[in-house]
Amino acid sequence: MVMAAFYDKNGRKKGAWSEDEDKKLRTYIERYGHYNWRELPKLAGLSRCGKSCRLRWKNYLSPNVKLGNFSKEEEDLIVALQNKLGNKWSKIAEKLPGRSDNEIKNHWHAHLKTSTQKDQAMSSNNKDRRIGSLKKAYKSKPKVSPTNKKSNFKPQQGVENVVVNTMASSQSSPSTTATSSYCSLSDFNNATSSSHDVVTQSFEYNNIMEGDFWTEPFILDDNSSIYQSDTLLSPLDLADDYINQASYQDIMMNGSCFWSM
DNA sequence: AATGGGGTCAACCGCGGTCCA
DNA sequence: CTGGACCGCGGTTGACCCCAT
Repeated sequence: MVMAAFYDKNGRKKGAWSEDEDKKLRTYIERYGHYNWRELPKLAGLSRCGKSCRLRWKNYLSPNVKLGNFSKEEEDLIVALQNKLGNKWSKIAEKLPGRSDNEIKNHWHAHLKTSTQKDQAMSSNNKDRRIGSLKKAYKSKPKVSPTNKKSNFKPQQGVENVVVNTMASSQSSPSTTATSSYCSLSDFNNATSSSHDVVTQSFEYNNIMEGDFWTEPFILDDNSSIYQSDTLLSPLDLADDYINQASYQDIMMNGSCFWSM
């Protein structure tokens, strides 16, 4: 599976690690630690470079490393975190105890990337369909009473507020929770690297859905995340959830929109 | 049985960040 | 401030595996 061991022009061994080398490295680190990777191979009696030793320890020999197949939960978490953080494998690895960044990266490219891309392609089609449905529903929607109208809309200066309904973002962002939560647009953008276009999209929809839009929460679910609902929920359907997380009145006062991930 | 092509994954490489003299 | 040493991260490579033909 891996390149055969060989010696480079400097006499340094490269390629696959032997059991004997593993044993030497493990024994040395367990006894003395790894305060200096550059010096370590010499002291441990290995013909490897420090980098190679570090990689071998970190990915395979460390007692913290969990080898074996990825569980469904781990895969789901990787997909969610990759959506949020991008290819920050070391950051993703922090959230999966026992898994190395290299292992996660390999698993992503080998197993998850293609299936995720397929999902996203389907999601895009579904989203277009749902936007069409929303516009249709909006056109046929009865007029709201004047008391509920836009007159209550007082946008905070310089801050658009977004209610994020996401489990995925709860993993790393203190400003979001496992259910709906209330955060500023900047928090939201900080929480998820892929969120920018999502937010931009939502505010494009704001323009389309002007007028009565602000009198009702606008829900758009996004299948690109593994945690989202696949159904388009009415504002009433979600009202109970909202009330638990933030004052409905407060949301309306601040001209918020709802985003279901 | 032979072969070729895609998938997998351990390991390498290069670059950027940090630390220290 | 600068430059060298070191470390860590992410992209890429390449040998082996597996399956279809």
